[in-house]
Amino acid sequence: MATDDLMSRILADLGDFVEVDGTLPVEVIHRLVDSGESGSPMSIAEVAQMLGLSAHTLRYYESQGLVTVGRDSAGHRVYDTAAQRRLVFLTRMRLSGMPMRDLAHYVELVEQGEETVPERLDLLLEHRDTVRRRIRELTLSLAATEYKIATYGGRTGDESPATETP
Amino acid sequence: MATDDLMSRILADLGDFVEVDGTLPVEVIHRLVDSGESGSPMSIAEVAQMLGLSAHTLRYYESQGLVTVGRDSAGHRVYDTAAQRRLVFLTRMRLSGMPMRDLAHYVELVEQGEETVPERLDLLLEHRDTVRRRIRELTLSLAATEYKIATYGGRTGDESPATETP
DNA sequence: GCTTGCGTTCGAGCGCGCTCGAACTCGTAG
DNA sequence: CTACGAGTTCGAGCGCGCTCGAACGCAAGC
Repeated sequence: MATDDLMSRILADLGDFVEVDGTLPVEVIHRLVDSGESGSPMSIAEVAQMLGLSAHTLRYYESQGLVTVGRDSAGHRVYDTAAQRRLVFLTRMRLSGMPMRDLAHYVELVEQGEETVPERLDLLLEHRDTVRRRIRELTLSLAATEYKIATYGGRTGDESPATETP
Repeated sequence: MATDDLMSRILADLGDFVEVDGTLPVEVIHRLVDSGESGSPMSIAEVAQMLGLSAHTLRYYESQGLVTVGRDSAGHRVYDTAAQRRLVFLTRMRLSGMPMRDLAHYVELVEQGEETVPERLDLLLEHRDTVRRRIRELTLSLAATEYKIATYGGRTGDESPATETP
């Protein structure tokens, strides 16, 4: 997935500020949420480069209604600041595992205006819980993997449990 | 995915022992690693029930060479303890995101005998790192999501950044 | 004897998120 | 004028991990 690259880059950018399992300084959170770059209109290639995804994918996102993009006189896409910011947001949500269809729904709500704010908040809260759950799952799986590494073996469960007790 | 159910059940089973972000007591790790149940041969329905996946999926795993299963006189699958243990292992690895093709490789190594132990260990170590990375990613995304919830708005980046500073 | 229920094999289909290729159009540089 | 590179649209294809359905088999209970 191209999005893996993005997170790698974000992690690389932010890595210096983030303790391995520590809490996040406010500055880091700002850099996670705010786009950081942007400023002037960009071509599809520039946006692709910035986000670490392919032009193909950007066109796909547009076709799915996730973002609206203008054209210049030659019919080429022009990503203005709003489009850029939205794509940064979308990309981050994708990274944390939010399905495209939920994002499409969210975007739809945004386009419907301010009265959908509560429903949008609900979506975010639900997503937050999903991410938290997933982190818990992975933490448990990690513990199991580390335990298996420690007591090795490499048994898939075929052999006898062997003499363990770490 | 059916595997989501499994983790739900594991979490439900273990939830009482696990602090939300705390460390894991040894007992919990044992329960994560050891199958807990098993004992006597099982039918496909029983195994499916135990693991929280469908009989279809179990047949699929077998067809992919992830596990070897015997038959009774009627041609029905009989999952012995070894098969059960292996499936528990496989299911857990799948849960933490290890691709089937890596598991297939791992299983192949197991079948090749003890001299592949170092390579198996490498696979596990690599997987551990992948899981750790993923947890880091999700933690950052979670922070971003929580920040967005806190400063709400629900902007996708379209509107002006608004007066924030939490 | 026939139905019911759980099992079998095989191959096709699906949902997701891209990914790619073909055929075409611009605008600029040589 | 022509060649090139970056862009366009459209539709097909892919990799993953299932998921489903059709057609069949066997064994127990009424």
